[in-house]
Parts: sequence; C-alpha cells; structure tokens
Amino acid sequence: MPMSPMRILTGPLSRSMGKLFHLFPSIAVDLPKNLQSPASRGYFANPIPPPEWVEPFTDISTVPSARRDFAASPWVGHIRALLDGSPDMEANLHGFCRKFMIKLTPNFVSFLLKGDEMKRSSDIALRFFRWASGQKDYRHGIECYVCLIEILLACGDTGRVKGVFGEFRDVGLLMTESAANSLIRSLGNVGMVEELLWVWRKMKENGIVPSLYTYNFLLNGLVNSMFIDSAEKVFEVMEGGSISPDTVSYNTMIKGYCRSGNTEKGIKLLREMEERTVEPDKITYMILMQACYARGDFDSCLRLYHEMEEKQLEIPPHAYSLVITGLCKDGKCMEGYSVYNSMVKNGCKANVAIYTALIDAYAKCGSMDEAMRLFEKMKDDGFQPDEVTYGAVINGLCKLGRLEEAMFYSEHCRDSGLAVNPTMYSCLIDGYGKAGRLDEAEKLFEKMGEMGCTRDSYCYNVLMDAYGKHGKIDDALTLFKRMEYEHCDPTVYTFTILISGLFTEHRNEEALKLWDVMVDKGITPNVACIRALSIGLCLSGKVARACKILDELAPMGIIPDSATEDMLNALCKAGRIKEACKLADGIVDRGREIPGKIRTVLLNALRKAGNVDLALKLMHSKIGIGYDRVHSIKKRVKFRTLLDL
DNA sequence: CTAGGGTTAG
Repeated sequence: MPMSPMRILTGPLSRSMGKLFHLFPSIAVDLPKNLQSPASRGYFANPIPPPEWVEPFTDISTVPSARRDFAASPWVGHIRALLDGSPDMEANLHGFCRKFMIKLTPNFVSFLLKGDEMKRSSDIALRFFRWASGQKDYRHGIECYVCLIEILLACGDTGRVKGVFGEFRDVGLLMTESAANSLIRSLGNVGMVEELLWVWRKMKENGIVPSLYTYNFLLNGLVNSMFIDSAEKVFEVMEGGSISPDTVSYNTMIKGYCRSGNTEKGIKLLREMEERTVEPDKITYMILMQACYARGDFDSCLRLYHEMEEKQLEIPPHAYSLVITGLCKDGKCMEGYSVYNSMVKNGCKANVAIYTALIDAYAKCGSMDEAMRLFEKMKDDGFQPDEVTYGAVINGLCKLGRLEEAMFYSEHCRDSGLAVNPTMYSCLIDGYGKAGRLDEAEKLFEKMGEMGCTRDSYCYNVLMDAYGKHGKIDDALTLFKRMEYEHCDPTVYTFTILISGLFTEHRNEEALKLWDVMVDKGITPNVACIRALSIGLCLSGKVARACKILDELAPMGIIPDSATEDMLNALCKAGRIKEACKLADGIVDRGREIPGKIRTVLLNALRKAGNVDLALKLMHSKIGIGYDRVHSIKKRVKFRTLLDL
C-alpha cells in the first residue's frame, strides 16, 4: 500500500514538506482531499487553506527559536484554523489531533493561545483551554494559565479572570520568574491587586528574586489601582535595597501622584530624580504636562515644556499640542503661535486641533483677521477644517457682529460636506438676537429643524434671551413651553434668562414660580441665577423675601456668597440707599456675615454707585463695627443711622 | 515596563 501524503505530514518529514510547500506551492494541490478542502471533512470552517499554511516558512528567522518548531510545522496553520469558535470546534480539534497523532504539550498549548485568533475572542481561548485540559496525558503548565489569564484580561473579562485565577491558584503549579513577571504586569495593568500580591508572595516563597522590571510592574499595578501609599512603600524599599529605582520607577510614581490629584508631589519627585542623577525622560515630562493641562495649570505645562527644551529632550507632538492649546485657552495667542513656530521648526506637523485652537484664540482676543489668515494657512498646510474649526470661526465672527460673514462660512461649511451643528446655529442665532434682528434669529431657529439638526438647550436659550432682552418675554415663555414639548431639558441658564426677563417686566410672582419649578426639577441655581433672583426682588422692594429665599438655599448646600454684594450694589446703583442699609442691618442681624465685612461691601457699593458723600460718611463713622477692642465692649451702630445722622 | 487627539457656545 503506497504511503499517503497525509502520513508524511505526521512524521519527521513534516519540516521538509514545509520547505517544499514554500518552494513549490503547487504541491499543495497534490494533498489529499481532506487537507485541501478540510470543510468537506468537517475540519475547517473555511475551505480555503489559511495564510498560515505557507507563512511560517517565508521568514523563519522572525520566529523565536523556542517556538520555531511549532511555527514551522505545517499542521499548525490547520490547527489554528480549527480554532473558529464553531460548535464543532472541540470535535474538530479532537479528530485532527488523533488523525495526525499530535501530542499536546503545555509549550504548544501556550503557543496556540498566543495566536491572533485567541485575541479576537476570549470564548475561543477558554474553550480551547478547557478542551486541552481534558486530553489524555496532558496537564496545563503555568505558561498556559498565564496566557489564558492575559487573554481574558485583554478582553476586559475580569469576572472570568477571577475564576480562572482561582483555579490556577488551586492547581498549585510552581511559580516561575517569567510567569510571575507576566502576571504582575498584566494583573497590574487592570488593577487586580489582590491577585497580584498573591503572585508576589508565591514568587518570594519560591526564592525568586524580583528584578527591576518586577518592581516596576508592581509599582504600576499599585498605582493603577490607586494604592499610592503602598506604591510609595515599595518605592522606599527599592531606594533602600540593592535594586535602585530607575527612570521608569520614578515615572510610575509620578503618574501615581498625578492621578491622585497631587501634581505638586509629582513635580517634587521630578526634582528628586535630578538630585539623584536619575535622568528624567520625555515620558516623565509628558506625564506631568498632561496632569498640569488637565488641571488647567497651563503655566506649569509651559514651564515643563521649556525644561524639556533646555534638556534637549525629544519633544513629542502631543507635548506641543498641550502647550499650544494651553496658551490659547489662557488667551495668549501670540505665545501659542510662537510655540507653533518652534514646533514647525523642529519638523513636527501641526494638526486640525492646533490650528483650531489658534484660530479660536486669535478670534477671542479680537484679531479676527489674524484668525482668518490662520484659517487659510491651515488649508495651505493640507488640513481640511472640521466642524470645530468652522465653529470657532463662526463664533468669532458672530461675537463681532459680522453676521453676514458668519452666515457665509456656515454655508461654506455645509458645502464642504460638514454638518452645520447646533453649536454653530446657537452662535448665529445669538448673534442675530443680540443685534436685535429677531426675525432672522427665528428664521435660523426654524431652519435648524428643517435641516434635521437637533436643537440643544443652547439654541432655545439664546433665542429666549433675545426675546427677553427685547421686551418680548411672552414669546420667551412660549418658546420655553415649546422646549418642553420638544423634549429638550431646560438648564439653569434657561431659568436665569426667563427669571431676569420676568423681573425686568416686573412680573415678580411669575419669576418666583419659575424659580420654584427649577428647584423642584433638581436644578441647582448658580451664581448668575441667584443674582438674577435677588436683584430682581430687591429692586421690586422685596428685600426681605430675597433674604428669605437665600437663607433657604443654605440647607441645600448652596452658599450664595456674592448675593449680598450683588444686592447692595443693585440697590445703591438704583439710589435706594435706605433699603440698602436696611438690608445690611438685616444680614448682620441674621448673623450671616460679620459687621466689618458688610461695612466694606456697603462702602464699596456706595463708592461704585458714585455716592461719595455717603461713602465718606460711612468710612469715618463707627457704623457697623461690631466690637470695640480698646474698650472690650460689644457695640454696634446700625447702618440705618447712616441716613438719620 | 512608564506617556500618547486636542479644538467650538451662554
């Protein structure tokens, strides 16, 4: 009986067969039917042999030597193709291994677990793992558990990891250095500290000395789970031991401090690095710069960038992004532009966001022409402006009242296939509204709907504001109803606009009703909203009522700190000094503020309102002073006496 | 091993 080609593959000739396939791919045609079209035998989901069939022979030198035998085996491609997650997967694997007399080893199983098909689905990995453990004369090695755990972790499948890890712990395999390092790294990355520490203990028990890498993985694990104190302790152990912390250890600790909101401590550690001659690298600076940026501390961000420059470190593109956008947000467009220039000089390409930030900053500081020049420049540089860029341009133009140009760019934006978004519409509506061109504002508001653009609360708010500011509060109220009808949730701004508008029309009761509606909806009033209400009430002579409502806010955890000042300012400005004094006395009587502070506030309010005489009178009197230190007597003169004197 | 896409509105 002639030897079947199938048998050749199972024997020691398999490797030479592999070479033959590479040199003469046409040989594959001569293979028995079950290998050419394995689907017909139920082995493969895909009738076309997978690329692995030939791929391992193309460049064997790239395969690590420990794995070379597997990678070079021609049936590896087939067995991988069997890992398809089909219901017959286990049966197919079983059939294939039997037919080719493939003996499973932990080394081979872990090799297969490292394949790409496993990364796609943790289910397949787990099923393969389970199938293998049921095979005769086979027991999983520690590397198999490590691979499986890493796959499950990569899939974010923490629940199943816990199960598999428990099993792994119970099996009682001997811990190895590489297994410990892999596990500490991967468990650390997802913050499974309990399991990580078990591995650490096992490692120590088995006399494995942790390396610098092991320590760094441990630090990273602790930091990722926000165990900063523990990380600090480990770090101290390193400092006192034979393995000194390196740049990575410092970077990890700095990341930890930054993540816990302690950027200052992170910067302090950077200085310590310098003292101990551990060189900070670009990653050190990136961690710190990002932390500073996230906090809005753009000055520190810039300082760190300059330090990087001085140290002649390679500056990553993202660092430029942070510095430029930071400067732009601070309104320092010139400085931002100068950093942009150094970026270009260093061979870094800008991007849409950097251009957008610069355009926005120039527009906001009044250099609209410079902003438009950058807008053209970015296009010359090969960047297509996006919705945000158009948003910045349109906003800038609207704020300057250059509405026709703003409209032109919104059309231009649509013509370039970009959506005109609610942000742009709200800018335009606001622009027309502020210019008193209510018809056009309304038209745009309706057009949005026709264009299929969903209106957000901003769009309603700006139109409502326009109505309110032009004496059309009833139109604003109608729009408010429509907003509710169209399922758009009002915000604190919506209520502020309506409350101010109603007070302007002396419709106090309605304003107060809306305030209650707002509070009932669970919307927390902000400073502007409180100001609208308190000033509105004060000016309509209801000072006591204003004070009462403000007092009611305290139990809700809202401290209206500038409300007193706002009210006194409003009353003084309206020349209603008597009421202002009464209010000042009332606040002191309630014990809400110390008399000295109220005295200063009232004095400033009088001064601001141009009432110099009374301001001077107050300044030279003892009015409002609560405690006479010299005579140790409690003594307070009512503010009301200011007018009686 | 440690860092990695921001930017627009009242």
